[in-house]
Amino acid sequence: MASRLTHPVVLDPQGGIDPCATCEARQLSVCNAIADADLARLASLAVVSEAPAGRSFIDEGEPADSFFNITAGSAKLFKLLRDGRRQITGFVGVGHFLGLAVSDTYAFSAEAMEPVRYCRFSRGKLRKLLDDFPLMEKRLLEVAATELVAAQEQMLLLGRKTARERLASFLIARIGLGIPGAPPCAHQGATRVVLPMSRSDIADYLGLTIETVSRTLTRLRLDGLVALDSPSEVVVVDYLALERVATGMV
Amino acid sequence: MASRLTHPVVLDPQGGIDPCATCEARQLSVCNAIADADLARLASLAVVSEAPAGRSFIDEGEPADSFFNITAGSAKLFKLLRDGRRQITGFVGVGHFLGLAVSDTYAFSAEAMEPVRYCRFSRGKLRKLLDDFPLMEKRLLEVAATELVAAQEQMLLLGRKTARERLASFLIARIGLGIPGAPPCAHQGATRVVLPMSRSDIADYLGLTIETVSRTLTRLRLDGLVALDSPSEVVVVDYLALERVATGMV
DNA sequence: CGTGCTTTTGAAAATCATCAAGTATAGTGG
DNA sequence: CCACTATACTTGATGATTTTCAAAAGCACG
Repeated sequence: MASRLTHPVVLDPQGGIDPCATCEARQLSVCNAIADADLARLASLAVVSEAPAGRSFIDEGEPADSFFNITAGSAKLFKLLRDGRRQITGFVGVGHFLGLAVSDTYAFSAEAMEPVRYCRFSRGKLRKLLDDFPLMEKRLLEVAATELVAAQEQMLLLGRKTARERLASFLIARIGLGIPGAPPCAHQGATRVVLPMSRSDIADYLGLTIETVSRTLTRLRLDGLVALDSPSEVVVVDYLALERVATGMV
Repeated sequence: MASRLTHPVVLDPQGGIDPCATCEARQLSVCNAIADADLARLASLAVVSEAPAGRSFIDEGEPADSFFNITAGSAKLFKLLRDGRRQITGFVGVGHFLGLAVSDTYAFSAEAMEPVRYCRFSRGKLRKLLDDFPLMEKRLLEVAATELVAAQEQMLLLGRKTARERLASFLIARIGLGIPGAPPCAHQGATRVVLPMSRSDIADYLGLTIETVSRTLTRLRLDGLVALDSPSEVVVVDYLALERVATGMV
């Protein structure tokens, strides 16, 4: 459930002249479409805020007046039904851009998993910025297109895969984004996958219950496909077999 | 299953000087971002083709060298698992833009439901066009953002809703896009919903089986929420009750 | 008026959810 | 440092929704 504590803290603009120039998230985000010379203008639009773990900083249904760009930490995105059923639509990290929608209310909620820092842009101002920097708009389109593909893949998972296949797909995907830039084929040996989210989060992401997630992981372990060092550390023992399960080739 | 007949027929460029100027789909598509004066250039890039009902004109996994814009008819988009399980990710009609993805292969297949006519743009050429017409890029971003929101809604449906709730949501959504522009609140009386797709398509869209779709529609009928004139014509009798079911407020 | 298809309906089976209890783990305070 | 508590995770038994298997009913078409 979304926690409704106080509002996130707005940080003082960093003392430095141009925070965007030194932003570690820049190379991972759409902000890398802005040339160095223009970073000051970008920085002037951004309001840096942060939210502690467990705090929600976007609430589904609220007026959507801002875009967000995550510069530190990670968060989960989700939608709720009235009786509390939750569907997590994604886990996002540094560089992720949020709030891309035409609607005047947010279509999802976002809650920090670890402490999150983010830049907040007012919709109107960012729109004007995009008019001047078509390269950034191009990057946003790329990002949106990539997410659309991921969303379709998740629909296939939620609509047609078994619990076992969902867990296998989830673990494979986690390997894929382990170290961005690392070759996704270097899995001859055992690969360690860290799961920073709870079983409850995994369940709500995969459309299952926590019990089914737990049982299914146990079965994957008994079948020799993975090993469980701790609840949050899975070692993929047989990558190819796991991949076969994930794609329904069992 | 995807039908693999011969290739779609490429039509002769229409005799008229500027087919885009007279295109009925223009106002419904991203092409309305191009000014009249520039339509000739747009038209020079488009290759008009068509596919008869049942023919697939995009195949998941094939090299993605083109974008598509549907100018007549309708199609279903889907992804397949190796054993034939299918997830339909959307039904698309006139004005819909397809192929927005960074990947070098298509992430989904598209199959005509009724005879489809579409404009095909080579990726490279359209990319150059977008450089010159940022307004069109803006429209594409809007479209992508809107689809992303719809995809998240569908994830909620597939991951967390019951069969009854899925059917109710589906019917409500169908009303919403009945006549684009019509007020979505004018449902005091009974509203007729036409389902141009088969039970099998509905099932694969909602992550169910055809039997469950059929049974669930029957139950909605017995409960007085809808009436079934024919398999493809549903009359929504109690819109508010159906909406309550759709949002999990049973 | 068959023939082939889609849809509906029925009975049995299976997967996954729910309910319930037990085990591990981390954090807290004595 | 050790118990104690709270929380998360795992495991077990039962149950419900949905799937699967099967057959009948409805429709279009030749």
